Amino acid sequence: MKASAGVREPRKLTDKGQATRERILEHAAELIYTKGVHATNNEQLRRAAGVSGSQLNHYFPTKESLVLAVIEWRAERVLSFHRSERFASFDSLDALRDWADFYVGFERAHQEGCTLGSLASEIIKTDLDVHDELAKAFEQWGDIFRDGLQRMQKLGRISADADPVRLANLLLSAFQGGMLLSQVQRNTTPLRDALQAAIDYVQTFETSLDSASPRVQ
Amino acid sequence: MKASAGVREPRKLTDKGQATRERILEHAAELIYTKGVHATNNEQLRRAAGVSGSQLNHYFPTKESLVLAVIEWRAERVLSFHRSERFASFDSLDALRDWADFYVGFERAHQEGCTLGSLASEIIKTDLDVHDELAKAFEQWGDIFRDGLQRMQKLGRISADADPVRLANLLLSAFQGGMLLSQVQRNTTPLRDALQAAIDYVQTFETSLDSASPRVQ
DNA sequence: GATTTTTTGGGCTTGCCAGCCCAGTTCCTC
DNA sequence: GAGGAACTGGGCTGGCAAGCCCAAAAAATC
Repeated sequence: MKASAGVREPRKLTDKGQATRERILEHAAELIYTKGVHATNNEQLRRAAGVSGSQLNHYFPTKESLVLAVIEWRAERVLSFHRSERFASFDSLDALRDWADFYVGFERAHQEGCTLGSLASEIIKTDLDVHDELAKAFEQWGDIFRDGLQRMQKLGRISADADPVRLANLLLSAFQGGMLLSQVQRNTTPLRDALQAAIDYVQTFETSLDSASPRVQ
Repeated sequence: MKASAGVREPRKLTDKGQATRERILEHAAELIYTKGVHATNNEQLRRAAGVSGSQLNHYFPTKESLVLAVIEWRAERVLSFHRSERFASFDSLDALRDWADFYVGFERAHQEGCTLGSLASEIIKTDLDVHDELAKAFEQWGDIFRDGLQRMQKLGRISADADPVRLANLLLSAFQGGMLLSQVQRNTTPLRDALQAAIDYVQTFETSLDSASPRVQ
């Protein structure tokens, strides 16, 4: 895996080409999530996606371009998920707890960890030119939490004493760190504990107006 | 980097052999911390440690045995540091803040991340037989915080409401996650925010007896 | 329909690097 | 001092995998 600038400009693909590219990308993302970047090679990917080596090279001329595309793909999915109706812009503590419960109940959390975070931590020290893309993704992720917290303040649910940026960083850090520890320990206790405690801390800023909403223990 | 069982039993080395082995190990740890496991090869290590390829192979027959030794070496140092007089068994909030300040001020935090955590996250998905060693190290690390929190309870500094295991998991998760985010963002804000918020949460359990101690903002 | 572009296939090439070979030097034990 | 063990040196080998070659087939364009 060498540093390379051989990233072909994205050009207009036919529907068929687009479908092939997408299929390769999805399989790559899955293999990388399961086995890690370094243990994922072209032969495995070729087989999984049902394409030839030339097709792989055609759509992704270098491994770097493939990994970069996987990062973008993963980021887009994570961000979309966090922006979905389900979490209602994270304007309530209940939304945060729903989010936490989702990941604690996510079977693969303590096996492969965070889909984006585990990839980031594998390659952050490599020479791959992926840093900006990763930074952008995580920044946007953090912004989702920050914005949610700001909404909570605006709605009078948590007090103005709370610092949304700081709490957003706590939530995301607890998540990423909890994922790593859960992978290492092979159970979700660290993730569960970290997320619940982080959200409990957010709750300490709850205003008495909003304290009337019961919290499921 | 293949799965391998070729780990030679540790045997008694001469002083000279021990010194050579240690020198190799230290340089390996440094290269791996800086460049990552996968970008660290025998040639670089050979040069850095001033030994021949045969010596490398003599003391560490496979890369797996080398990486495992680096993990042990790193874990031992991290745990010793956390057990040092400096943190007084983490029996006070001030000790926790001192710890946080140390790492926020640690120049390499936002470049290479946590010495042990970054290595763990690089290799957790590989076939290397390192899982148990990593799990043990992180468990002991978490236990240091848990024990400290229990001492705080016993000393009446924080209330019995606090769950030491849970808070320990929060602290360690905030740390690991904060390190990753700081690496990605290339500044220590995420780490600082996460640690301060996590410790502030611990502080919410502070007893009024101990609230007399001023906290530097 | 002819030509061009895009997609696809089969497999080869080359460089990297982990592991190993062969043997010399130093140190330890009897 | 002899023999064996440990340490050390120089460099080779073979397998892996990323990237590339050559060309056929399908689709798009004129």
